[in-house]
Amino acid sequence: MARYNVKENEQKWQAAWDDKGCFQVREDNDRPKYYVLEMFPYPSGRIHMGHVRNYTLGDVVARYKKARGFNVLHPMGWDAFGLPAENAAIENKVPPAQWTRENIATMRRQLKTMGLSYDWDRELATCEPEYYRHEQKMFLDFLANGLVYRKESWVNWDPVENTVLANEQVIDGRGWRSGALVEKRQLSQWFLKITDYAEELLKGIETLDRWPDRVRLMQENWIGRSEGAHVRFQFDGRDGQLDIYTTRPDTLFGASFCAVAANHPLAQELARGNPDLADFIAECNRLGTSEAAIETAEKMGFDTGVKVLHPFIEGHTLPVYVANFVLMDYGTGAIFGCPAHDQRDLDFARKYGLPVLPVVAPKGTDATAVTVGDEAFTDDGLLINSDFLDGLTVPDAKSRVIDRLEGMGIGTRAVNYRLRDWGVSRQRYWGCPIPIIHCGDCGIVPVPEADLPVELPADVDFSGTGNPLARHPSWKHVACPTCGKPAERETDTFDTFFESSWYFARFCNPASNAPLDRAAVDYWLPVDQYIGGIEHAVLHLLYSRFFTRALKKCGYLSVEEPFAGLLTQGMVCHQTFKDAAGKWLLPSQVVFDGDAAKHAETGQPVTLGRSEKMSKSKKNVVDPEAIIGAYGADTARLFMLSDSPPDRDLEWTDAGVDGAWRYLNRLWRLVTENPAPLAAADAARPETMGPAAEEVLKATHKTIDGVSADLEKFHFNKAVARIRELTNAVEGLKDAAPDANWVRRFALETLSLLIAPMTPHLAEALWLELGHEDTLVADTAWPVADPAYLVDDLVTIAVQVNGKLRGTIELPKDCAKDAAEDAALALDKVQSVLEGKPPRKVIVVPNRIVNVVA
RNA sequence: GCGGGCGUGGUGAAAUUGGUAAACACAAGGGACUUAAAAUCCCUCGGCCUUACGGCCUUGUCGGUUCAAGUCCGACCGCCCGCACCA
Repeated sequence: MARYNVKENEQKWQAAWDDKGCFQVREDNDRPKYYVLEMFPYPSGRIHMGHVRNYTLGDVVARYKKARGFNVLHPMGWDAFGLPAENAAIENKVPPAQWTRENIATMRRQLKTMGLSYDWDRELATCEPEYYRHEQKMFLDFLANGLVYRKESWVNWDPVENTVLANEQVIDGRGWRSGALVEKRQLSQWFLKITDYAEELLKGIETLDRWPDRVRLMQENWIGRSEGAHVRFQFDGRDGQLDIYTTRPDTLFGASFCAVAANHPLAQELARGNPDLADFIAECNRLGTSEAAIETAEKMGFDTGVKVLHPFIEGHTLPVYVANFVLMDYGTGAIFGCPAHDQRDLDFARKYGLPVLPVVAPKGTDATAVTVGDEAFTDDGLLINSDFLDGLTVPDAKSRVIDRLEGMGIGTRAVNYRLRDWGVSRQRYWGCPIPIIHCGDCGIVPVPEADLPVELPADVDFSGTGNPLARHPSWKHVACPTCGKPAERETDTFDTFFESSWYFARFCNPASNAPLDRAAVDYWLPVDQYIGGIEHAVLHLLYSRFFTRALKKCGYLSVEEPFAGLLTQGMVCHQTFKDAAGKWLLPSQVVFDGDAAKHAETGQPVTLGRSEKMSKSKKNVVDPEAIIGAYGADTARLFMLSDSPPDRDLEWTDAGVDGAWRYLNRLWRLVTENPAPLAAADAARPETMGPAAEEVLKATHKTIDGVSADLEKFHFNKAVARIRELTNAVEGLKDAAPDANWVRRFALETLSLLIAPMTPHLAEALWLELGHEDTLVADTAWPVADPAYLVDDLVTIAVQVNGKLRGTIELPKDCAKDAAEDAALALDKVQSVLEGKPPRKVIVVPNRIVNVVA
């Protein structure tokens, strides 16, 4: 008997789905809609295993929901703008557009071999003017609706390349290509007012009940709502005040210094007359713009000599420092430090010899005995050393002190958010041009709608330094739309998060002339299930949530939340290998000889490293195309689903792939060369059923029920395990009697349908072998379990003595507690452990356990 | 540094959410079939003790709550992800 011919079958069934247009959809009000979306890929060159995992997960959901009768929208496209295309242009002299389009062609071809149920008619690429012209329009609408403004902000500047660097291009404070020390520079840039929606975005999280808790928590923390106060400290010996934000106004009596960010106006001003301070600020600015770099740097400060007056303590002054851990973007860029009750302040105070006065004592401790060691006390307690606040709890003291500050006119209650406005300007070529013209007379002028899209020029030169778009000889020169005088285009482009913040809405009708087809988005949105990597837990998802609200404000759509359900998948990992010289090796370059590994060609010994996320830099990658070529898409898909739950990391192993491959062949043989016969396709169910057949029949219904529940909850690995269990059960049913023959056919047909979302090609092949010549599994409804077969008459109950298992008893389901207790106590084992003494207590959990307490 | 997560046999994992730890697989070992190999099929498979019956131990570490803890609470250790210009 022929083995299952993977290549032939996969091509055949892909063509069959294509011919019948199985996955092309349109709005249909007679069926419930279901929009499943996987995060679209950046076209980096070739698909990697992370894509295979992501798109397999989405496809299982899409095919399952389709079988359940939903009208399923399942589209795919390309997140096509981004830095790698520019790097390729610099390194390989390929124009970004060409590089990107070639990559898309390759990756589309690769994706198509996976047998994914996409409606390819809806494919889009964000780098096409056909796409980005709409986002230029949206930006102008945001501008008109007060959601856009311009402000100065800091960037990483490479003085050799004359270019702005992304954080990932800054390595140890130097430019990745030039090696030059990176500087911070201020540029005037466009911002979207995401902070206007801080409260709404925070509240909205509560409605996202089908998002993972951890992602909701991360978003909540990212928005970072805090309640506190603005306090104005009067300068001592100079005019003006220092405005600070604090969440701990209750600790004001313990204040021992104030600190401002290096780029705070006060610091800038003082630095003009103080070269040492200017040096210190320059030093701070070398840290780069990333928060991680700033926060992990050693805490340092510079005493400016300026002092402020304590608001409550007559004649008491506090020194003002410039400190590298104060962030200009948070609050007012200035703080007061209370070392006893904030760890960073304490470290700072110890370093610079500042006083440390405890003002909160843990409840129940003697106020006079409180001392501060190396650890700041940050819990609730009672106020001490604090005049009119003494004896109050922390929350009461906060309230009281703010009342007092407000009464004195030097402070206000304030809610602050950690969330900052979204800077969308990028000094790059390969992005969507920002549709703005700068006119010497008229200032900032939006590009008139009739002139959209502002298209990127194709003839750009990447050989020089700086932004190629800005250097282009003619592109930026235009007449001002208002006055007609010579003016210049904005040469910045949008952050690529801009494109990915609305693509899900465009998929509803990607051919629409309008940015969004209102009827289509009203029908399809929100996305019912979004699937992608956890690395997008905050930024992409938060920007999309904001963008959706902004689009609503501008009248484009009616939903607020774009993604009703979210599934975040783990990474695909693989063992790492290094050769004798310490260079990384591809898994395909390594052969195993027992436990020892050696180089496939040179025979040199290979060092085995631990398993890590597949990455090009460590070469621990397996090419999906090679796997699909050798084993087929179904094997790769099944392996992706089998052993690990989707949100956990997945370890790619050859052995695991073999296992999936062997299972598919086993199932194929079970249908095509089972020595026991099958009933005819139209045979009626036999009246009487023997116990063996009955058993498998029950198992089949239980499997339908279990797999359905697992798929609903995305427990794909458990669904696979259940399917394998049923396969084992069918294999064990070897009689050639009418009842067994009938059950065998029923079980095999059920298996074909249940496995179809995971291995769709094999499922079609099995279905055909089982005699269904006129129907496709892709168009067949999901099987329904008969509830009559789901319950067992007998249950096995564990019997414990003092929590230790001593035996089991079989009892009728839902039997009386007394009966269970009696049966448990009747066990010899229980009696021998009890040694004839009566039990002190017996706990009976119906249908589950009896615990005898001796 | 801050925020989030994860940790169960040799390996990936399961455990109806507080109720029989290790389902389903992978690897390994043994056997059958075969001239041989591959493929396939069968058996064993957490640890220690025991000829056996069986007993004791076991979910990163330590402690706690409970009749009962992988699951809840506290402390600690290790690893991973994000930190606003990678996508």
